[in-house]
Amino acid sequence: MNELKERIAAAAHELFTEHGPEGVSMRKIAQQVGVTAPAIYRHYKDKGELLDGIINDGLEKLQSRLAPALEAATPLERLRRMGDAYLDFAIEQPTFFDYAFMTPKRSSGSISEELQRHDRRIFRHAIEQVTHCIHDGTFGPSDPIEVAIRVWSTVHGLITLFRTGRLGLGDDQFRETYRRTVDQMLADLRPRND
Amino acid sequence: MNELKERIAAAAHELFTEHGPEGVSMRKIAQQVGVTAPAIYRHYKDKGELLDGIINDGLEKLQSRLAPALEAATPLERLRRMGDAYLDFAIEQPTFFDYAFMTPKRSSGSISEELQRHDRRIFRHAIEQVTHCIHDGTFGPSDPIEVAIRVWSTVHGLITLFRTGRLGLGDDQFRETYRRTVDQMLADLRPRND
DNA sequence: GTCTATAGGTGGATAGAC
DNA sequence: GTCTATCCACCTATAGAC
Repeated sequence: MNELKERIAAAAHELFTEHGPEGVSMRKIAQQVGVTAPAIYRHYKDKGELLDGIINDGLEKLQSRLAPALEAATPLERLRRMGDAYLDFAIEQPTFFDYAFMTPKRSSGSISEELQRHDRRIFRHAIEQVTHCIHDGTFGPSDPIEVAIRVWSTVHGLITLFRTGRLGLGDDQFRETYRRTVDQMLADLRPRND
Repeated sequence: MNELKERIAAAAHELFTEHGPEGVSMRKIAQQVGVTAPAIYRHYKDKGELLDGIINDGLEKLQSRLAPALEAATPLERLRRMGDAYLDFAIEQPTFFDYAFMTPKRSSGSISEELQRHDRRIFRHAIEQVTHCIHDGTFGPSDPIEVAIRVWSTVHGLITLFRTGRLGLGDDQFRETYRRTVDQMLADLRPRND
């Protein structure tokens, strides 16, 4: 019925994806849809409502990538797949990744609460899998939280170095580097003999 | 002689530090200095010249932190101190760190060449120290570049997770977590018996 | 439901008086 | 060297005609 509303959302999404949050303006959306700016206000209360929609879509996509990771057989495999999901998301939705996970918190609480909830849940899952890995002897005895932070930092660090262009690699080259680096890190968490 | 020019630079610096790059405008600088906006153009060609000054100052500060790290006795200690310097810089110049190291590269080459040069030099030093660590038996046999990427990712990942508020820690708490995590990672790079 | 017109705000930068 | 006045571009959002 209300196809204009959807076309507005799609245009907003496209502007966000291609030019970042600063690239989204009511005028540009309107121009892309083929109406004037005030017409948008018949369908959306204000700009914030449009941006909220974009954020929700992004979080849903991330969620849909992460969920299957937790179905894997072993805790180590679940951990690995979570990292893969995080990587896939960063490569498929780069602008959203940058905006959601690379934007400083700034004094005024700019980070959305929705996002924060998702974030804590991911971390909680990671700690859980690490705990299992320690108990079943896949990893050596350590503090699960500390190990989870280490795993998360490495994965997140790799991806942000890549996203800021500091590794000088293309998508495919980076995927290989990511794979090798994460596997080696996980291997080094095995119990030691000395 | 030209103290107004310095006061303009100082005001620009302060606005940048407190409100980020978006918070710097000719009008606000002028207001803070106590003149009108056009007066600034007698001292600076345009806004870009002002921002360049801020970037140069920041890179100089980072450089002054990193240089002493390379004077340490062992390659492992040099590596550790480089990480510490990076952390100190992120905590002391948070806005600059965010802008320089957490901003996505975007299609149009927005990352300054100066910055890129510094970056590559840091990475080159890291690879060098890692190579020494492998040769003198501090680390097990591995590809130096890969290990350097791992070390750098962990350090960078920890700091960016902290800077985006996702670890939920204050400066001092984070310093402890950082210390423990990095030390443990370096320890796990020792040669293995199995 | 969309339009025009407009209010009221941000910003960078220049011309010409003083 | 600084001022006022101004131009231009951009933005969000509303009022009221159609």
